Amino acid sequence: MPELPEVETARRALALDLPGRTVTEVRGRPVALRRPLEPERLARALVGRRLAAPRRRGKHLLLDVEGGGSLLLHLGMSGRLMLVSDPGPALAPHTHLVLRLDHDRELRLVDPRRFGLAHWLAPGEETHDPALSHLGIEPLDPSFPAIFPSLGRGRRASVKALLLDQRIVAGVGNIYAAEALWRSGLRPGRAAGAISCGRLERLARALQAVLEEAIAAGGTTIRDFAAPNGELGMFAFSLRVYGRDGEPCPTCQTPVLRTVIAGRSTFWCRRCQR
DNA sequence: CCAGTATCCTGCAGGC
DNA sequence: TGCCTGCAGGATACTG
Repeated sequence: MPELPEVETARRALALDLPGRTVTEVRGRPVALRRPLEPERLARALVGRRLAAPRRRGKHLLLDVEGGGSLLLHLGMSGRLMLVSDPGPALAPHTHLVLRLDHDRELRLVDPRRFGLAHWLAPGEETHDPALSHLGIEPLDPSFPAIFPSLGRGRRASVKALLLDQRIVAGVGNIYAAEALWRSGLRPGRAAGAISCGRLERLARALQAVLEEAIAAGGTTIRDFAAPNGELGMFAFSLRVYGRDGEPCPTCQTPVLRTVIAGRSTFWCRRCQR
């Protein structure tokens, strides 16, 4: 579900409320997420500590604690954070972790498919954790369009696979890869290394634009994404090809294709994308 | 090293 | 109506 714009939307909502709050209680069960959730370790690390401003790295959130250490969160495919007043609504099914905060608030992690992650990073562990240490460049970094073409050099895999590879670019998923490739007129299945630098730079700029627009719209809600405050993402209305197979391409009216590239559903226009 | 595939898990839509 | 299949916004361990 959540790609960079959805995680950034979540971060911004949390940034309004979390800084300065103290964690008063941690509840959870040792459920098997991507890594086993360790409620007792999280409780030892978090209870009695004040939270600082949340950070984002790729699709990860980092809830820093005053005095050092961070709660590393990843929402996987179906994860969702809820920030509710306490007592809030009944716990949603698949609520794996609850942080009670002072000032009568609760932060809940809900993740039916359990591909997500909630892991305590002690001071110093952040730089070594494999979830973070292998991440590539942030696509919203101003230097990204200049650097991206060199990252594609020599690669025989598809340009779509290049965008989805978190070790190359951190935060792009299936939706925004499709939209950026359509906007830049690039065929998703083309070998990345065979594309000119100029066109890769254009792709990088298109990706920046689509990510920024999606953040401004509060992300994309297809099925169940919502910000921690419950707001739905409005960018679904702006998707041009993702999920639109058979519908006319907004530019040329040719029906949008759905094929499988890099193991994922891929939506594109055979006429506009070369 | 690189690229492609299988796998983890639940929920839901669509076909019969 | 109900059952079955396939597919879903991700990451990673494995294969060749």
